[in-house]
Amino acid sequence: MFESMPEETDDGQGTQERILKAAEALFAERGFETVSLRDITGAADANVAAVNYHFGSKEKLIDAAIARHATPINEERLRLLDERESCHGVAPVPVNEILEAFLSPVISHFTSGEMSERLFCKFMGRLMGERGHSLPESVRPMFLKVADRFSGALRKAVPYLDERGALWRMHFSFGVMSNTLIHGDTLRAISGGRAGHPGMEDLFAQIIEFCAAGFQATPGGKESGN
Amino acid sequence: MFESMPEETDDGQGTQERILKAAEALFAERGFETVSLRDITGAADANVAAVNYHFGSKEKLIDAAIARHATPINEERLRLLDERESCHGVAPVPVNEILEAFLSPVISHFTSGEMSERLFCKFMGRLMGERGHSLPESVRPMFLKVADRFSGALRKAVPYLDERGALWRMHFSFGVMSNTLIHGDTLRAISGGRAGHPGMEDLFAQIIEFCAAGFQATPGGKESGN
DNA sequence: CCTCGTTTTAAACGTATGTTTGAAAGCATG
DNA sequence: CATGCTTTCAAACATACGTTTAAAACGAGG
Repeated sequence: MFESMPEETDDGQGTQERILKAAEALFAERGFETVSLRDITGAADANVAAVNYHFGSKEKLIDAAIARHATPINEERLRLLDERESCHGVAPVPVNEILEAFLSPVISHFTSGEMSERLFCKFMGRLMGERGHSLPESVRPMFLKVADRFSGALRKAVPYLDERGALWRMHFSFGVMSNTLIHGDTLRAISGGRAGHPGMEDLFAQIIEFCAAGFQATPGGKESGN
Repeated sequence: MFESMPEETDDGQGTQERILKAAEALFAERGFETVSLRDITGAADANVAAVNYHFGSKEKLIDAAIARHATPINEERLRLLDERESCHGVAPVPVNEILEAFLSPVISHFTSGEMSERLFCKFMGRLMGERGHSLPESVRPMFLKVADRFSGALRKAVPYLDERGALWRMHFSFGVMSNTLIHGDTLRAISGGRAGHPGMEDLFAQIIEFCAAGFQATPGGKESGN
């Protein structure tokens, strides 16, 4: 009567889950387009046809992998922003707290996953780098909502900025985040150790420091320093 | 006696040049890996085999397209930085001038090209986004030299930063630049006009404003604003 | 006109891609 | 055991890729 409970085969989990995890790791490492189904099923000890059986197509596999992580992270982003806003009442939420509400769910949702921290961050970085119509339909509305809510909060936090300025600076901040998530380990490597090996929490703090200062720069005016 | 002067056929230029330009435009639009030789030769009205005849392989075509633009731009970056440094004597060059020396050659070298401004910026953005070992051998030493010279200048400009902090903030700045060059038109589109349609010079000024402020943020301290 | 080096071309090479197929294997239920 | 459904699997599908080949077209010099 119970329809299909195939879980727990020889491995610790069903084929569908194994494929999803292998795909996520490979997507994180090499990007969504460059990974082939045979790479994925090879790493997942599954048959090539299993992808189309369980997911329908490669595109839907990508969608599933994205939605699985993007949805809870975006939900927590909205939750954290709500929390900060209700905490400050009518006063605007400080920029660094807004940025932290956006970035920190990437860390807090890593521990509950199975990917390595490095891969999970790369995965989220690639996601953050994709914009507009390249995102799957299933997560686009939520991304737009997140963008709207955060841009509103940032406008309140920096009222001397016009809407265009705020949108662009938000875009700049997303660039810092996605680029560092994806290529952060490359800098560690090519700097020959001179960049140190900061953990993700350290790195996130530095990103927030940098973006918060950039966001609050006086428009049109020269900087204060020298 | 003169060996080979095939230029000026039915079109305005030789096959080799036509292929190079078509490739550059397609690389800018869709990235280096996603474009096929048949896409390129189709757009260039040339035969598929022409690429391997004139360039040897697809990889060498990519190298040629990159080197053709990266080399003069990196040379002008170094020239501009030299100029600013000799202008300020022993005093450090201000951060915004350093960033401008890095970014402005992308604009000044566009006018002499044949691509549209939008495509040229995307092309350079993709180049700036590639790091480490994914750059062709022919331009890697020059990129490393540019990175070294600019990181040195930035360290002098912000002496209260340690080397790691400076490297990471430089990395952040590159992220802003490459990401905006590649995805700037996407923001214009998905914002429904609310982001305005700033020209590249406007945009570059905003990028420099943002990054200069981020670079000079007080490490570890809270921001002054609000 | 013929020759020789350069360039272009159509066709084929081998390999890889995403997807489909049809049969075999599993597995709970009757 | 037999049934019916889900899941796996090897094999083939059609298409696309980068590259190679060998012949044709071209163009200047003798």
